[in-house]
Amino acid sequence: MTGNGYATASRKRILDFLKQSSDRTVTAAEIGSYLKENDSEVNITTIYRYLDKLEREGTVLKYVAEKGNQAVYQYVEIGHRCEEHLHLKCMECGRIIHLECSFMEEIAEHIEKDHGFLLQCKNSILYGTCEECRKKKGKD
Amino acid sequence: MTGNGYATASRKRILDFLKQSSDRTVTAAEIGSYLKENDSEVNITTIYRYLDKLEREGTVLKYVAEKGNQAVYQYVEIGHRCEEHLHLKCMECGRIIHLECSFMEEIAEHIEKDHGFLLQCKNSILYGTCEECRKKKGKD
DNA sequence: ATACAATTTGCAAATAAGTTGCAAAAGCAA
DNA sequence: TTGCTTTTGCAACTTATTTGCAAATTGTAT
Repeated sequence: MTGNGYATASRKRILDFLKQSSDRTVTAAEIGSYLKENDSEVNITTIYRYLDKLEREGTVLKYVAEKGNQAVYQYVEIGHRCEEHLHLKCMECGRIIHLECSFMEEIAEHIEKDHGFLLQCKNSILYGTCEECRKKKGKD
Repeated sequence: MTGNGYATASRKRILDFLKQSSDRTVTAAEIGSYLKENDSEVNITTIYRYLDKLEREGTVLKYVAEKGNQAVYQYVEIGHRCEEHLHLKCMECGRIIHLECSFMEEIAEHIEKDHGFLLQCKNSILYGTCEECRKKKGKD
């Protein structure tokens, strides 16, 4: 929104990778190894700094320490109002499902009315197993 | 359930503190400084090791990296089936609210029926602001 | 293009949470 | 008490992330 700094080749590559992985979360280290294997290497410090920037701008969501002890980041599709809905994260494959349905409102409403609690969706994740991964295994 | 090891003074103190803080989450470091200030000091390594044990036994829930980058732990009251309901955590005061109500079933059911996602409540936390903290501030 | 200012980058070093190996200390059972 | 098992504390290690700083890159006005 506000001026977002210099456009550099490194930043473009990082952002491209985030965009093409927008259905899941990635770690800073994953971004680093992807870039090393493909285009050209970008220093991990640079990746962290850019991710911080993107998070402050609202371009990515950051979830602290999950995989091992690494923070994970996810690109937010333009138009997705991720602050307004919860996210389901598959513990098997890492996929993120946006809970963008009318039921979401009911959840928030119930939590406010019955528990006096004002939900903040940002950083709230529900863990579990997605449909495809359940099928792969032996269901339930 | 299974034999749970030797009873030591350190472990008793750690567990006591966890119990008296069961309405919120605490970090290993908090336990450490509490014990140092009060009874007697317990080495931080010992605290970590005992927390791991308690988590494996299901006596405490562990949520990874929140405060700064510290994991937080919470004593599970006997009888609370914390694996079956979600938890609301107040970002202001740290209080944990157990979502033990009939609506919880509706949430899990909706998520399974409409999104094919099998919810795992363990480690899933919803963040927000609790009633009391909302009152303290200027509401909403 | 050129020059200058502001931003970004990479490197090395620092932080900080959590873990591990190991020998000493404590608990337990006979 | 004896002997065996578990627990503890310490020091060293690991690993993700951060920070300082000088060099490189980008944007902009000329």
